[in-house]
Amino acid sequence: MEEYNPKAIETHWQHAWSDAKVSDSKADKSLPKFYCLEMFPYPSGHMHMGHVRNYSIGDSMARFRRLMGYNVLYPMGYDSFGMPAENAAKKIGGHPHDVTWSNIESIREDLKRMGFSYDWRRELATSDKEYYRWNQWIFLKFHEMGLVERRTAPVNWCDACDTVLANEQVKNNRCWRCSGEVRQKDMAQWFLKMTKYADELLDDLEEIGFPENVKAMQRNWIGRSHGAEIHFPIVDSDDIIQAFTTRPDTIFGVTFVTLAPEHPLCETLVSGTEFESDYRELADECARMSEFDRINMLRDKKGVFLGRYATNPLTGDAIPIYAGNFVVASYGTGAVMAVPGHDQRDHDFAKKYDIPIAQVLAEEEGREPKQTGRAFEGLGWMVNSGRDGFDGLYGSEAKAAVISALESEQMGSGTIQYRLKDWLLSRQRFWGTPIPFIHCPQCGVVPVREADLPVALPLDVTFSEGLSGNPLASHEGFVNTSCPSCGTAAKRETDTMDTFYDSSWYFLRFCDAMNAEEAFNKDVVDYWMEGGVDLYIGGIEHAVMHLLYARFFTKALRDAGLNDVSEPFSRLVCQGMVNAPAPFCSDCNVEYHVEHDGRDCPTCSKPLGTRSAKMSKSLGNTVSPEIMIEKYGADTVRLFILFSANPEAGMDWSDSAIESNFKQMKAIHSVPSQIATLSGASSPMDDWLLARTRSNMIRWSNSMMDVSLRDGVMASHFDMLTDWQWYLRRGGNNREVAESCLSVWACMLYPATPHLAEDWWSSLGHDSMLAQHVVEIQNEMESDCATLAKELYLRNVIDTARNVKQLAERHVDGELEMIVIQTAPAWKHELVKSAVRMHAEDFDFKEGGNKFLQSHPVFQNDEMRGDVMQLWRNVVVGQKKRRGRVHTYSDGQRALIETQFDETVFLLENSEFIGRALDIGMVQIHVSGEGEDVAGKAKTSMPLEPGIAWR
RNA sequence: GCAGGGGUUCCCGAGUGGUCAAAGGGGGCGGACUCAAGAUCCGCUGCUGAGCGCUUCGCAGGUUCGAAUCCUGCCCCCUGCACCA
Repeated sequence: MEEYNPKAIETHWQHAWSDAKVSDSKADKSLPKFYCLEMFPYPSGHMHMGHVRNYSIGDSMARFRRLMGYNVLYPMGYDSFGMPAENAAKKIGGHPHDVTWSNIESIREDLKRMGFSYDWRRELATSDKEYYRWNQWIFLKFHEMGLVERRTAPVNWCDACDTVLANEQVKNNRCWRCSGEVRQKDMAQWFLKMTKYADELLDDLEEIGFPENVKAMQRNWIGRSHGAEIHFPIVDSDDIIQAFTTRPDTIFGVTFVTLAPEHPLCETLVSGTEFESDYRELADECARMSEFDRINMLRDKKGVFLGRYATNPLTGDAIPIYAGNFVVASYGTGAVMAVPGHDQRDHDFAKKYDIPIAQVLAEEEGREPKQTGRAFEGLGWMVNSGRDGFDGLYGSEAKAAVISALESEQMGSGTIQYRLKDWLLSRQRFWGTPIPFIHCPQCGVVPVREADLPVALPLDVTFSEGLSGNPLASHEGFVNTSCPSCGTAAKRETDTMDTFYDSSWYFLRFCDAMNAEEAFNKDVVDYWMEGGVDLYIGGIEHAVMHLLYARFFTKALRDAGLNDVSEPFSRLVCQGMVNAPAPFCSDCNVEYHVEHDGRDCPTCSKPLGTRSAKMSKSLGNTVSPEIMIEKYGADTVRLFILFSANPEAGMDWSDSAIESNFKQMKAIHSVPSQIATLSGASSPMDDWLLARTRSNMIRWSNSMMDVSLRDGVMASHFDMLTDWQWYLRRGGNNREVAESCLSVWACMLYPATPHLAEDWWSSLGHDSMLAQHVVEIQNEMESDCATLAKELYLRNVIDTARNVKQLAERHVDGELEMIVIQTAPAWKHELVKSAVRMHAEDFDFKEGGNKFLQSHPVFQNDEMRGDVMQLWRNVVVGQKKRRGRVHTYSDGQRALIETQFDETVFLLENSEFIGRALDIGMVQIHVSGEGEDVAGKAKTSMPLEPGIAWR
């Protein structure tokens, strides 16, 4: 047999596919389309295992859909703007452009070696002028639509990255990229008004196929809450405090108001008073708040009285005004109406500063509130409202009543608050898309003319270690220009765009990537994007940022008239982590670098165990895809990845598991050579093999349709092999049948391990390539059910016999010599057949079962009556845990019973095989009662369950 | 605290009311082949032992003729958000 040589097979077919342009596709309205997309990589050098997993999933799905006759769009590109290239350029003293391109070339090579079937004509890089010119063009469109705004605002500044960050890029007050501390800074910045789409972004989540956790994260991020804005006029002043609350039903329990220390009214109220110094202390403390302080602050809620009072708009009561360190300036209005009776945080605060606590909601209807010493935060029935028409109202009714009272008195209104902020997209960095605007001393900030696009990044910049800031700002050739409207000397904007901007529409560009005239043609996009990208695969880390931005872009571009699509991704699959073992101390609950393998815990000195942990440089537990491909070939790596876990699940790398998948591949590879030895004689096994193939294929295609790739490869790469081996073992010997089975099987092997499948296909003598083949899913034949059931019957008999064998050995003196199989007698078959038929007609066995039985001829024989009763019971009622057989027979078993399958004949035909399988010299088969009854097994025989004994 | 997802046999993992002592894989054990190793193939892998029965799917209850599966409460793990009013 020829040795499995993956490298030779793989390179050969990769060239063949490329020559035949099998992955090129174009919009064609007469064909059903499938747009398969993976989150494109940041070209950081080499492909890592996470990429391999991501793209192995995508390529299998793309190939599967092509095989099913879909017009598949499957593109690849590079998200190539961004800081790492800039930092690398600084280190080696070059230009980010050069760094980026050499990285892209390396990644492209890796992708090709894996055999991913991209339409390479569509390859794009976002740092390419031909791409980012459209970023700028779209930006001008957005500007026309009023979605762009430049304004001075407090922004998140990362010193380490030397730039501002979007809200989405700040986590726990730290930078998402470098984990450096983020501080607030007032700066003029560019914003995209994403908040205009807040409602649509939230509501449309219901419609799309995102995983629940991703939807939850987006909902959370958008953070829509319904409530009211309530005016609290300040006593002896014209100023009014606007407070946002989600609980207007607690308005009568407001006993103080708390402002964020940054709230402008604080300053007004305290300045020049005795309260000023305490306030300043608090405000200063909050201003220099570091993350460390924030954590402490969670336990330490502080506030200061500002010396003034406000009026509760519905009661007229004067209530004190405080500034509190726990009030967030940027959420709502930065002012909170405090209800210590019904908010635990306010409750704690009131106790600390000795402020009255009023209870205005009762837990139970018609009762007084309970005295629990805690705030009751649930919905309740209004009490103690001090105004007519409120007491007794509950929940949303109570809220509505308060809101309408406020509105009629013009003291507030129902409002909706969002947590979502506008997208701050300007960055003070070089390696990004220049924002196409010009600062003119005469005309102000003016957009670059469309005809003047692109505003290109200069290549004559040299980066060096010491360089800080944005070199664009000091690049005379770039900065100096003239105003597009008045022509006077003017300066270019030197901020560039957040790189998330680039990836917010790349999926649209892919549809029409070679278009030099426009960003994309609307018709082409509407074809490929109808219903959205059909399958989008990528990491969960983009659940909020990228996926939200892309959704926003799609909607905004739709409103610009550029497409008819509202949601970019119809089905999102977030592939799980790739894990590998890492040293781990269970006592300290800490993972260590692999160099600690086999040593003791550096902290507690106990021996380290291992645990599966995300592959990372910091733990050193990464596995290089290149080495694995070199060792096992791309197909084995792909099979291993798909087989070890379903796409969404976490996956553990295991050397022994990939080794065993390699064995599996070798075994599969050897199959075609086995058919050469077949003689061509037919046997009953031929029908069985074809029936199994059909049934596996149906299961396989259903799984693949559902992106359950693990189940898919289980059918194609494991069960099919098992069945093939069983066919041979059972004496299958028909070459023609085998070839027909193998042709179908090759199709099933193709999506996950395309090279091997293609090789196999050609060795079967097909002229065309599998890559251009469309397969038809064969329907099951009516007879399949019984064909499969017969073989299953044989396996059951053998399994049972084997089971009993061990026991028999203890009961029989000396060696076992023979097996005696006693099939059920005719009357049992007959009775069971009747029962099955009656069950199919919904016969009520409880009601009429006994009557039927008593009128049956076999029942008239007194000696048999006991056996008859027992069989009947087993068949229609069951005992204890086991239900009656009529309820539990499989379709196949039912078919065998109804067609009066002759077990005795079938077993006799296969007696030689039974003997071999059970390793016994003699096999005796007879109908119960027609031969010697060994071990009293004749009685126990049932249809499809013969009595089995040894002697 | 809020939200989302989980807890199945030595391990990974399938399983959404009865054909479930529970697929598949890994690991382990045994057998065949072999001078031997490897590869390959076959079998075993909860207790019991002529198919019964018994115990088992995080813990405790409940519904049901029947529960890994449905309901209630609790415990634990992961992920995300979080002084959000």
